[in-house]
Amino acid sequence: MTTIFDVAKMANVSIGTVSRYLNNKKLREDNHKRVEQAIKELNYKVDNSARTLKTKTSYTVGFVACTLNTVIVLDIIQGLDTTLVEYGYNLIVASTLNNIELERKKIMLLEQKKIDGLIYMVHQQSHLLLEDLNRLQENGIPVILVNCDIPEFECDKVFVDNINGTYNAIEYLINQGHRNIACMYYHNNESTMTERYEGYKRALQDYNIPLNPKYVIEGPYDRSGNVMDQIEALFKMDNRPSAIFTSSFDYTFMAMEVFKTLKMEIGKDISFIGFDQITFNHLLDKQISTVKEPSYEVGVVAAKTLLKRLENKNDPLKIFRLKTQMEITESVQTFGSMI
Amino acid sequence: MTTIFDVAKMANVSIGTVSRYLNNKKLREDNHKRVEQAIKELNYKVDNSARTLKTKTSYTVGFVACTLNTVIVLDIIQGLDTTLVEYGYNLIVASTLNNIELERKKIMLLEQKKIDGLIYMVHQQSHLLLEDLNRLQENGIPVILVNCDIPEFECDKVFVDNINGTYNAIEYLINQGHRNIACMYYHNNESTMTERYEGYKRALQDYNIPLNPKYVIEGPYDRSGNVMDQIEALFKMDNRPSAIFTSSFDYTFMAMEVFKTLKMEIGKDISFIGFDQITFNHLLDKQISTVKEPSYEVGVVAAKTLLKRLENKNDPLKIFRLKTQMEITESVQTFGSMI
DNA sequence: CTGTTAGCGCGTTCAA
DNA sequence: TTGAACGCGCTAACAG
Repeated sequence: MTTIFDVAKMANVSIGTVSRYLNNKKLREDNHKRVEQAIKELNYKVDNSARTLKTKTSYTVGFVACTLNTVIVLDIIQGLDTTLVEYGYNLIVASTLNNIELERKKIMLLEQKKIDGLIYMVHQQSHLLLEDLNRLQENGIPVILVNCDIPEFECDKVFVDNINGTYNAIEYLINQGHRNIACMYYHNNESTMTERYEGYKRALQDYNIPLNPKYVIEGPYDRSGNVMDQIEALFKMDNRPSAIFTSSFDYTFMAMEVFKTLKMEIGKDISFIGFDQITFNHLLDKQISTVKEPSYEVGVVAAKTLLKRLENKNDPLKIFRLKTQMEITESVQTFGSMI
Repeated sequence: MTTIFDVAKMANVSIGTVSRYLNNKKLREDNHKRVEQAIKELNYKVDNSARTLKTKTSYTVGFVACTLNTVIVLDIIQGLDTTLVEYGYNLIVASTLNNIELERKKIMLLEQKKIDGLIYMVHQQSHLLLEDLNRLQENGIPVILVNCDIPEFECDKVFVDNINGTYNAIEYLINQGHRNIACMYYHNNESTMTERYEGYKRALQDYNIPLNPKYVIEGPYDRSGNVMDQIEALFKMDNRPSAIFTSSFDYTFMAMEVFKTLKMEIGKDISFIGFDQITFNHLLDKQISTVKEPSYEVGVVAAKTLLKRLENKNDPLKIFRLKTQMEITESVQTFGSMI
């Protein structure tokens, strides 16, 4: 293995000079050239562990999420990775599988690795881990919260603007003449869900439409509950809704299945807007209107925010709410426009 | 920061003893207990960079892929991560975006980080990088090739058994009475594609069905070519195929679109089996029969193979071909069974 | 089984 | 600006 020492010998300078070169300090021109040459010739590469041992920074960022296998997480990772590599940082990923034990272990491993920062994205808020997150920050490792809030934890945060994304969707439905608008969401402590529901409520309120509790379907989105039955019951009612908003991909799936069972035609018997993009939308008989999340951008912004934070630990904390994009298809029927 | 020294002091032993404890060596019982206690009390954690500096192993594994945002890659990452963490290893992910420059840079970063091994998954074989991969192995960093082969590169390899997965699908179609079976694939240098095409050829051959070149649609799967037109032309022919095999997810999408345009009903006007699972299959009017890849398992096996390789560098090289699973739905019509 | 000690490769003093 | 020397936290070799 070639070290800074070999480079110094070949360039006829001291190791201090080589070190300075590596850290972009000014050298005398001839020294600069000779060091540069020697490095190239020896194919020398900095030993990160030695550098880390000395400086306590590893140029590594950790990313912790519940699971890794959704398109959203992937896009975020892609955004993180692409941005971080520009600055010479690497990304360690870790999934918790909603298992506290595992999460603890992984966070510990990341600490051992002396990560410079942590991008943290949990769905089910594991309050048990607040102390871990706090310890990290106390030890000078900034945490960036992504996608889902933990209100009692203070750090930089990068979110999707769920409230206004949903608001716009509901508003659109209202403008198309809909008044009976169903909403599906999950009343857990996920900010993602509560924010989307908040958007629904605000839009109705602003247009003086009373919220009909019967039109709100609440329950887990992982098919563990009786949500499918609820949907079916709702749409067998006499005054069933003319439109539905599903606050996540999984609900969109479920609702579509029910409509298929009930032989209800989307865009005719029921207007439909869902949160989250749908990769195969173009294959459906009726494409679903969607509120699209800027997941890749979330990754990019989170990475940049972390890098800034590392540069200046004392900047005021930041919070981003990145805008969604609405894509309307024929899944929404117009009942006579408002205008 | 608490170090091995603090622990030693508190436990009234030497740092050597603490080090031995950390490396699971035998200690005298009372010492063992005191060290254990001190570590807990001080919340001591090993400094990985110091350890790495000394031992040249970082307990970190690199994963390089073209892009990260497909379900297959995600499942693999999940399998890798879950397995590696059990042994105290972390996973650094890096995407190349099919950009050689970027790939070089990322591999260099990984080298600096002193990764213990590399899991490598490229689609477009970048032969330019053979020298990089070789250098890694020469420097004692084993590489595990995953999913896609680079024949001229010698290392442990973990693949999906594409040939027999496809063979079984074609054989099934034949057994249902089909003789005119179309196949879509891409004749690039991806082993994935060529193997699937090989499976198609072998099955036809074994059943004495001549391969009709007109039934083979060849072209890129990213919609950059005229593949859609080719499919449409093929199914407007007089003696059009009664069945089609699509050798990847993307083709399946495209074919479905064309069939929709042509108003051909899947399972009736055309029998259909595709490679790769389809997450939203249950939402389709006619679910597509699929050959499902064991992606998660690929990750698990790759991780285990790497760990074994690290234990014993001189074991003979291994190659795995993990079996696919066929899931037949109503998308295949039976023309009179063979039996 | 334990304590002592010499580095691992680098960054950063300090003196020149 | 540069070179020499020290130490980051840990492992491993050696002597006991």
